[in-house]
Amino acid sequence: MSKVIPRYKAIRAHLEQGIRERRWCPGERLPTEMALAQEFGVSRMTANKAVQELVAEGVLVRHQGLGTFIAEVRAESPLVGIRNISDEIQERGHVYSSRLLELSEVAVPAELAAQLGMVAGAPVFLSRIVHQENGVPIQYEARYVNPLHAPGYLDQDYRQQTPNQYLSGLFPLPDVEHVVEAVRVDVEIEALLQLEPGEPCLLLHRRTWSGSKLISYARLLHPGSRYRLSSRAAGGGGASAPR
Amino acid sequence: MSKVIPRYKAIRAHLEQGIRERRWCPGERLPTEMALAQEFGVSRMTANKAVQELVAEGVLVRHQGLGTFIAEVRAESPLVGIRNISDEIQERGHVYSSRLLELSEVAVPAELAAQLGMVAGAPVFLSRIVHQENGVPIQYEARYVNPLHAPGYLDQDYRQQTPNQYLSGLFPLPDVEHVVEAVRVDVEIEALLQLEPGEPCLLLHRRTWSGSKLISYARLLHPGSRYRLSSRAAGGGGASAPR
DNA sequence: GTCTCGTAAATGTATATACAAATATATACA
DNA sequence: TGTATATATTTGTATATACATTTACGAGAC
Repeated sequence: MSKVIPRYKAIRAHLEQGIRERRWCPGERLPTEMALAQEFGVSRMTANKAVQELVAEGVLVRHQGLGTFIAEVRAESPLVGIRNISDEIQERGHVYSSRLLELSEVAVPAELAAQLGMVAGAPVFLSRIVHQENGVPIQYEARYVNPLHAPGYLDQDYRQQTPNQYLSGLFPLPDVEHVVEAVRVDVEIEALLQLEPGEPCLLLHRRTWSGSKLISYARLLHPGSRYRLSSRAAGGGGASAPR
Repeated sequence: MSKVIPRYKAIRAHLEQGIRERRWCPGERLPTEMALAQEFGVSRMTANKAVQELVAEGVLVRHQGLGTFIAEVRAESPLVGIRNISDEIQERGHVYSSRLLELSEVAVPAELAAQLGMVAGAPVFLSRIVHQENGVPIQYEARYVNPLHAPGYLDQDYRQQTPNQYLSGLFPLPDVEHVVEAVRVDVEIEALLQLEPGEPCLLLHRRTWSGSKLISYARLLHPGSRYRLSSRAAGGGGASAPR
């Protein structure tokens, strides 16, 4: 049962190997679709499919009329997948639980008004939750939600589903922005996350849009000693340029 | 000058909008390629192109013989682009400079042997550099390099190019693994990065492979108060920015 | 009732072709 | 010399078609 490998995959592999072996210098033009098609004895559209895959992954860039080149900067090079915390915990085979600290309508704090695209003092829904992995705090979540877009936000039971899960159901295919930083936290958070004194935290800011509507802004705090973001991706900071 | 929009883009947009409007429930089958083709009056291959784009981005999944479905978990949705620090600084229009602290051959520390895939005590190249943005320390880099794969590593001038740039030139299209965490640092690093006492740091572990060969392992430390990783999925962004 | 097999449906791969659009280069002209 | 124009090259989009592959489902044999 030798598996049949599609021919465009062979062309794709040939291109990837060629890049690794530096068969083409940065700025140099790679073979045209026609050249690849003839070399491999396939039609132009088959060669096109191989090239397009690498373009989609940010490995190559093409310019109409010019040719195909190695991408100078990978579009979405190394990536850190950030998922729903409860999914993440359950995928590790651990027990997820949570503590709901607050669920209320508050006035937008001045320092968050810009983030939320609202005027300071406007009403906004706020939920504060500690997420736990095997009973150990792993994330403190403070989420601000635009009441216009999610009017039922306060009526949910966030022991059954996380706010993120609720909002994902309301707004599929959101645009998401993440900012990651390392911070110190105050004593309240220190207690909630059961941190050692002075222990740093990984802070994720997460904003989600649906179309042009800003749905919510969340501050997600993880104990530095108990949490990491990680990822492995193909392709990285190669330096090459057309022209 | 009304721009001509390719027809497959219209189909793609139609599918995305349909997902946002929850026209199809999770688990439900989306229209087949033939159905889309007839609905839009195009050939099946044109509809295929639209669907394939969304599959490549992890929005949809397809099963031969079954149909097309909304992806339960976005394969690699939110992403944090991590690039070469000097490129990043120069793109911000700032001045990049660096301080070379060390460039030598050392024995693999026991705690890093596993990371490097080497036995403890084996010889390894080590470079330690402080990268500066407008003269202000922004990254401390400690990089361990396999001497078998990059024998000329110690002979480079790392004021002219960063170790990452040198290695990227040697090994295009690497596989890259990142781990991000928040840590406290010792007084040496505190002084090198000009940190306030007790200021947390964002620590990036970066390992790069070429094929199956592990090329290098780098620990990249950023001042928590001066550095963030950020990204926006399905939009611009995709870089790091200081405050 | 259970198993096997055929068929329908849907996606996966591949071809040959055609024309559009963008780019660089060569050419003609003032 | 400088500028406009034509041309060749290359990628972008689109079609119509063909056959392969996977899956579910139902019909028929036992």
